[in-house]
Amino acid sequence: MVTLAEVARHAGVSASTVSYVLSGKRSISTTTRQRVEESIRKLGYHPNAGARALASSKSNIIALMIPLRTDMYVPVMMEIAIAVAAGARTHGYDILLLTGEEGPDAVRRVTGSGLADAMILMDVELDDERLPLLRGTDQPSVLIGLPADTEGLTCVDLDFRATGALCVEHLAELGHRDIAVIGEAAAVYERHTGFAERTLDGLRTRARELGLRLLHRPCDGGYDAMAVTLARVFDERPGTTGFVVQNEAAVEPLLALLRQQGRAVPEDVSVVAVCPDQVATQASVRLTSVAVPAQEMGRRAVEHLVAKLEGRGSDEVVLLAPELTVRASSGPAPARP
Amino acid sequence: MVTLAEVARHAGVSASTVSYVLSGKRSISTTTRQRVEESIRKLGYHPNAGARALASSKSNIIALMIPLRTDMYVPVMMEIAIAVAAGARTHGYDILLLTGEEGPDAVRRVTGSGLADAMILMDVELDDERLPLLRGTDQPSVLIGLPADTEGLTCVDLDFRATGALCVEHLAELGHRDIAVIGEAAAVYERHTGFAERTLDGLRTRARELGLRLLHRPCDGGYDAMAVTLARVFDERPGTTGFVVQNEAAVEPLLALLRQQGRAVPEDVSVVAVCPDQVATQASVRLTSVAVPAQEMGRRAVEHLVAKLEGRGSDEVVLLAPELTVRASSGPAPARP
DNA sequence: ATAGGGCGTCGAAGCGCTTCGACTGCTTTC
DNA sequence: GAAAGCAGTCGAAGCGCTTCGACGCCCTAT
Repeated sequence: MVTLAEVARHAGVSASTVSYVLSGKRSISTTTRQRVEESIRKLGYHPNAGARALASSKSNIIALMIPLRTDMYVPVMMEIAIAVAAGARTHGYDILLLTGEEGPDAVRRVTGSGLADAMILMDVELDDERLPLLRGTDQPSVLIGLPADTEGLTCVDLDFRATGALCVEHLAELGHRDIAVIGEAAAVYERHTGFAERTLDGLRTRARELGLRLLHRPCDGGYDAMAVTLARVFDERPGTTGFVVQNEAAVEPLLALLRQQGRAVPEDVSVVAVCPDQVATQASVRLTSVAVPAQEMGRRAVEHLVAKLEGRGSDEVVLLAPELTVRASSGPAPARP
Repeated sequence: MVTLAEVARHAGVSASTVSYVLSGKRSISTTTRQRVEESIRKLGYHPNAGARALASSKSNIIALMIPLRTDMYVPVMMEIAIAVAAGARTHGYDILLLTGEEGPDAVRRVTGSGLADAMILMDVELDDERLPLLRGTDQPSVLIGLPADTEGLTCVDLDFRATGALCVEHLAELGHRDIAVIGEAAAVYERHTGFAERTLDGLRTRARELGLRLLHRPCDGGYDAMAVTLARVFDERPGTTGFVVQNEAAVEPLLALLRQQGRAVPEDVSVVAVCPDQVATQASVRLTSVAVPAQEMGRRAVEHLVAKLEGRGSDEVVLLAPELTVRASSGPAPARP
């Protein structure tokens, strides 16, 4: 293991000079710098992370807390995580992966031990028990998701309320009056995950404003669950012609079941999904959808966090504006009898 | 930030005593231990990770290198990652998330800087450029996947060759003679990802032994790609009655297209999938499948790595035996005309 | 000429922890 | 009854780096 001291000896300078070459915190003559850089390359030197962390009280690590649950659409999480990791690297940070399992203890452990300089939390609940801890520390953090009280916090999220509104508007414009919402699994609502409730709120509010009828049903995803849910929907509201789906695991089952029942999409029934673009374009019908911009969210979270770490930036709630892309699954409502 | 020295003062002992209480590396009297533990709790002490790493040359961190590509089934990766993270925690390790993007440089960086004590590599290619680096260091590592040359490496993977054989055997027993294999995206084969090629090898070898005809076609996944692929298959081998699918993104499209073409599953055509159980049970037809035991693989990888870190355990290739679960998508081949 | 000020470099003091050797009282052992 | 061993504790020496103050040098402004 090559140390800074060895590099210094090899280059014929003092250790501090090497350190300043590395950090750029003091000016170094061109000749010296080149000599040092040469030595570093020749010896294959890598600064020791622990020593660095100890001396500078900075680890250059960002902790990412990712939910462990599997009742939520995993690819989105994965995409965010990868975007976060890639983004962090461009700023010289590495990612420490924490699973939600440990809960608040993980926050304590990480902030207490100086393992990480900052954290990003995913899958934040409306009244998340990790939040008081975050407020009580001076370690920067960014949430992906939106809790009920954002005081003193920085959050990045899709504007799900606007997303809900947008879906309703689109269907309303096409003349649909009776809309069914196929939501996430019931458990998601039960633990008060913000995005699900906010979408619903946006849907309901706009539906009321536009005078539409709205029926919301959570759904576990998969064919069997979807079949049951769909039967109930048509039972209760036979005139339903518009669907909003916010549950990737229910998208394909829904399309298949509609087909099976002889309801054509989009001629008889329109479907708008809230899902990543990839899902929308790979489905059996190219879906009109509002994209969940996972990459963008990950990227933005890192940017804000780095800004905070560098002393720039402040607490802020960033809501990304939803964009609805019209594809083949939505069209004018059928003429009513 | 509470330090070890403060705890020592508070408890009226020396710093080294506190350290030994924490590590258990020397015997401590019960009364002293309790006093120290009390102080630790009262002061809310957390050992500083950097200092620890520096003094002990151990970071208690395992690096996990995860592919960045999105042309492979992501949930499996995610599931492995989460299993690894959870498993690592039970042994006192944290996970550092590296994306494949950096390639071999990441390996150099991590081993050189002492950021992590060990690594787990996912998505290993047959002739992976990271392997020489791993062999050239004394840092323990485990691969999830199987390269061409496993000399000096520890690998954990599903036995994909046996998996392929198993699928063929199942279809053969049911009387199918003409089998089509819907594989991963062409890019996966082009970069010589081991699991894809080994599955194919298993399929081909067993098919030859049993005298079956086998047609392999890579497929990008999604409806359009699947439609093209399927058309070609039936064009070339109209008598195909058995399908093996190793591409989760192609499963549902395949089922939908078969249905659309009036081919009933499993009456006219049998389908065997290689995919996580969740996909198999949530598909529109409950699929006969060989499960990809993602969790198990993650868990095993950690176990082996920890064993190595503790001086137990040695280089070894662990191939998990595949298990085929018969569900509703496979049945006797139709009587031939 | 001389004070002032950058610039470039060095030495030394930590950062908070682990770990080795040494020491003190005991208890065992023959 | 002396030698040996052990449990329990302490002090001190680092681990490899950052960073502060100091110093010498040369250039500029007075």
